[in-house]
Amino acid sequence: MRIGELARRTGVSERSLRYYEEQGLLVPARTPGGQREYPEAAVDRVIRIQELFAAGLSSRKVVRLLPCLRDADGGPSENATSRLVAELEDERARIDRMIADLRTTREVLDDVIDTASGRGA
Amino acid sequence: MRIGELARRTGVSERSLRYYEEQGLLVPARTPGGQREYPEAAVDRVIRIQELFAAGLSSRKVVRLLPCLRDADGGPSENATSRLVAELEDERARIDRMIADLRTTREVLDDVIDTASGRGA
DNA sequence: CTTGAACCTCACATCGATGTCAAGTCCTAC
DNA sequence: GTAGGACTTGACATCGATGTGAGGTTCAAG
Repeated sequence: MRIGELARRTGVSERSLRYYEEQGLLVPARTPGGQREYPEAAVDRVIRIQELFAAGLSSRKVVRLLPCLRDADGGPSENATSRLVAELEDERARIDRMIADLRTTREVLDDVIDTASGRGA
Repeated sequence: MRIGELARRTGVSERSLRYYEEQGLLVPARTPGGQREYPEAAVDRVIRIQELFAAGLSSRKVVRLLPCLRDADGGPSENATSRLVAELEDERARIDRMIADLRTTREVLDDVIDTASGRGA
């Protein structure tokens, strides 16, 4: 599929998809005319990339991480280097802290919302 | 306390504390000489602000939210306007999505780490 | 006093993903 | 072939919290 359809199906802008290519995250084939041609599996990959971004990973980390994932299309997965594993363990710890933090904030918001919605403090 | 101590005790840079003041998030008193003088409660407030930032709230939202919180020092809490409540409900939904997303990413990282750490796929 | 650390203001830089605009090319349907 | 939508590259802008550096002031201790 071409970039417009991929953008529509993933909800990610064309701009961002071109950025992914620039960063080596998702490099599509090209038609003879030079237009990007994405395989079906690109949809899942884009969504995964967005998740990783949302989790605070940088594109540089993601580009090293991606080859280690077994995709839905059963691509062969490399083993992460010990260096990468160490970094991912850091990221995991960071994510755990972030989740705890988000839970706290969620409760704070709940309180404020409840208080304001009649059933006061 | 002065800004240096507050920075040390919260792990937040002096630069950021000055920014908080600029944004109206935490406005300290001033000594006759013009230096910032923070009350003890500022420590908790700074930590709360950081949590809210980490949860993706903008300083503009936080500045409207803060007066609605009952602080540890028992400050009187205003009721959120219905407009703010609606926005906070959006934020809460966003946070829920983010938590779900982080859980997914956490699992992905776990897989990669496990796979690379001997006990292969 | 004086010294040096801590503080002040102001301004500009940074980062990373994304928005946006311009000028040109490709592709599909007629 | 031709019109117009979809695509291309390239460059510059944005956002928000934070870093950084200059040049000057305040404070605490000797």
